[in-house]
Amino acid sequence: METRARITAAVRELLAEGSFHETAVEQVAERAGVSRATLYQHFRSRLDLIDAICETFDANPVLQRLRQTVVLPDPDAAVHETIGLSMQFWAIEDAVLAPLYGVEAIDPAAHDLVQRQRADRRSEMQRLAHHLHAKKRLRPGMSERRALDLLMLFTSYETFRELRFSGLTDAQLTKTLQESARTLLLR
Amino acid sequence: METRARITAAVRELLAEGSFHETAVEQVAERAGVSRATLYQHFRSRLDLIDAICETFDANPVLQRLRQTVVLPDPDAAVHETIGLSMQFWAIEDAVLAPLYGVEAIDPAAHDLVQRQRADRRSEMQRLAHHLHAKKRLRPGMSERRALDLLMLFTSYETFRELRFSGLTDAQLTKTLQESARTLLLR
DNA sequence: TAGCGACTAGACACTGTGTCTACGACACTA
DNA sequence: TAGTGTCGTAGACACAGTGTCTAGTCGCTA
Repeated sequence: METRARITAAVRELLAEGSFHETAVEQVAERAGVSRATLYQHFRSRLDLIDAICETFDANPVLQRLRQTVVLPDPDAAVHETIGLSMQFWAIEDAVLAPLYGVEAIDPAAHDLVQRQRADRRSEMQRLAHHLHAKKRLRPGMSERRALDLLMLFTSYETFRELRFSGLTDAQLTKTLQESARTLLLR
Repeated sequence: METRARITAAVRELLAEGSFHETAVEQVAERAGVSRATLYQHFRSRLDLIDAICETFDANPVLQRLRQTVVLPDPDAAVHETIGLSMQFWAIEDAVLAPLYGVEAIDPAAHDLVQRQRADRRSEMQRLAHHLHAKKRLRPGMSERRALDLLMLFTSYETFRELRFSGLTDAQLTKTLQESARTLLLR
């Protein structure tokens, strides 16, 4: 395995264990089986390690599928699937995302990640809201704009976490959100 | 003004400016107009500064009102007011809460705050959900448990932030949540 | 005026970051 | 087999920040 890959793997492990932020670069290198000097040859700084992890999310296939789901001909299915896939993505990456979202305020790399993910999601939800509007499937009184706001809410990582904290399984929380979105948004 | 109060005021300022976490204890003391040694006589550590801030939230009068609102005889009004007051509280303390919630993963004091606020809120929402159930005002098919989950979602700080990010004013986002909760929860 | 409490100045040990230099191991090639 | 470049290592370094400690200052009060 490539040295660089061994290092990022170590970082992912530590993030998933929730201990990355108490861990010195020294220990990260140790876990990766390289010297600290080597680590600094591959990454400019501690923050750069986080940057590298953030870049890996875009490649997730679930995100690719989401892009196609949003414009499903059946709006009902589009909403259902969009929420389902969103929650699936959060569930898969939860262990790594939790510590990253949890340092948003002080880690520029994490902050960038959060902003970028939100912006990407927003443009997808914008497409979905517009789609629902164009097909006249929005509930009476529900504007395209409000539909967008609620879709953002129902597909956010924070919502996923909130419901998980409440003790719901991934299947349960997905169902709760799908049914709520259906009731609120669709005619 | 008391020395201790001057220090906590400085911390609040820095949190509100979003710069507390890049600021050395030295600068905090400087802003408070005291020496670093004095600061360490009042607070055991940097974390202790955050602890002190966290303790101030409980005293917020909006939270006191919330406790009474939950059991309003008119369930419709109870839901409406509960969401309104929750959003009011988040709006008032947003500047200070944002950096605290944003370091949940690495700051034990912030983590404690978040957990405690969630637990408190949960017990209030539990009372509200039970109240709605007992008065038979829950929408058909809406269990008390799911009502609780949705109330937790609709009153969370993260939800407040999500909708604010979407560009909604406090009044708009409150209205959106109140109407959504009404539609979803009440018969 | 002696004592007390609150604040200060400054030194200290310690930990962690990021940089740098010199060195070794290895493969590839002339 | 000697030469060359690449990749990793060891260890020293300057620097910044935390938390502790000691000695000392100042004003107030008995």
